[in-house]
Amino acid sequence: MNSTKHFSELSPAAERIVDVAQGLIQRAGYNGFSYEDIAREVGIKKPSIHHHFPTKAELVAVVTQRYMHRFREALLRLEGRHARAPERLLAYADLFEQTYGAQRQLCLCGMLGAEADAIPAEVAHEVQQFFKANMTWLTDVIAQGQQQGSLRAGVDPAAQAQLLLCALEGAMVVGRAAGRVAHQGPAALGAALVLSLRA
Amino acid sequence: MNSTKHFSELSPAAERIVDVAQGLIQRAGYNGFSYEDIAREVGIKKPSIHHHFPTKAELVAVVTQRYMHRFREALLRLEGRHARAPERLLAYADLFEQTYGAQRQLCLCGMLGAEADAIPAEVAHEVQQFFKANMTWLTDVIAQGQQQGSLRAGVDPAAQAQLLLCALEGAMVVGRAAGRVAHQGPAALGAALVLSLRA
DNA sequence: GTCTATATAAAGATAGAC
DNA sequence: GTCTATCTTTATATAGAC
Repeated sequence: MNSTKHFSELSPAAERIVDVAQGLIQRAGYNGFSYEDIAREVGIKKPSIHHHFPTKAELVAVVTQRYMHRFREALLRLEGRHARAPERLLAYADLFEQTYGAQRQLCLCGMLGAEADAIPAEVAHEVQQFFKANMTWLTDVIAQGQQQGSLRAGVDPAAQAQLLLCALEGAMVVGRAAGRVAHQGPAALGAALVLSLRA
Repeated sequence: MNSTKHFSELSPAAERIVDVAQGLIQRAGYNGFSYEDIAREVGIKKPSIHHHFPTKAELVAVVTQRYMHRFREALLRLEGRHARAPERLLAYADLFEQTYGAQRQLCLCGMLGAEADAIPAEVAHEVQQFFKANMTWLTDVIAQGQQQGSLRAGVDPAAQAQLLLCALEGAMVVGRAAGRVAHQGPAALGAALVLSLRA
């Protein structure tokens, strides 16, 4: 059923295509870029892209799968570096800052989530998994922080997880929409929230 | 310079077109719908739409201007109904809930903000004004609430305004992306935030 | 793996009749 | 104000040579 190729088996050329496609989606959305845009940026012709990824839906599915995989890797690295919940949450917010900071890019899944009604169902499903994974991870970290006493108890971990996730995703959307207007990035916004959660 | 027609001068047919276009943008984004989609939903043909709005950029500019105008009206009504800051903020969050609740639609400007790099500059500028207006209004309400003692002092009003705005915009993006997964709507999320702001 | 050439359909837009 | 017909460009995709 799932005949799309795995991101771990990409040839160098295919990887370049996935790299460029990811950036284009984060800046313009699924319906905001074409194979021609990728071709121009990679320096090859359109049919060469179809050779690696027959359809756009397949290409974007691979982009999304790789994005989620890398995100999970980042969460693991972060857990290795920080033991306590407050630091983990700050490092989590910093992941969004890194994504946004580069070129005011959106989270890939934030962009695709906004477009959910206008993208292939297979892609929308991947996006759903991304947010589910985020909610699970955040809820667990917050719950553990409360048990260990580093975070204030008495607030629903799931509700706080959702608040943090939504605020970070929203910060990227609002930030790029607001243009030059003064704005805190996701990291600063996350830091303020984490501060209010501390014991 | 600004030759786009004003939304107050729309014929009934033009208004229908603007109505339908707004919904399509909120569900699929600027690059996710076409004149053909509008035509189908309104029950007329493509060229009739071009008669009212020669270009897509012009049409969406009018949609956005009307959206912002209605939003300002809603803020005024809300100020007339609620005197204190906490209630005003809750009513503000409820505006987002109403938008989202209908068909899990995004805020028009949230969607266009995400697509900022892939839409006409004139539209992007309107969207920027929307967020600027929101930040100004929220910051003022929060500052007044602190002065009047209904909101806890000591927190930066602008930072709290941004947090609330980002959380509400993000809640719509994440909510629709997460699909059926359990989620609080914007109103519940806003209520939790306002609670933490209370004196 | 990459190319040229080509097919097919859709999108944005215009001309001109009614 | 709405229509049919048409134009132009772009997007997605395929065929087949190198």
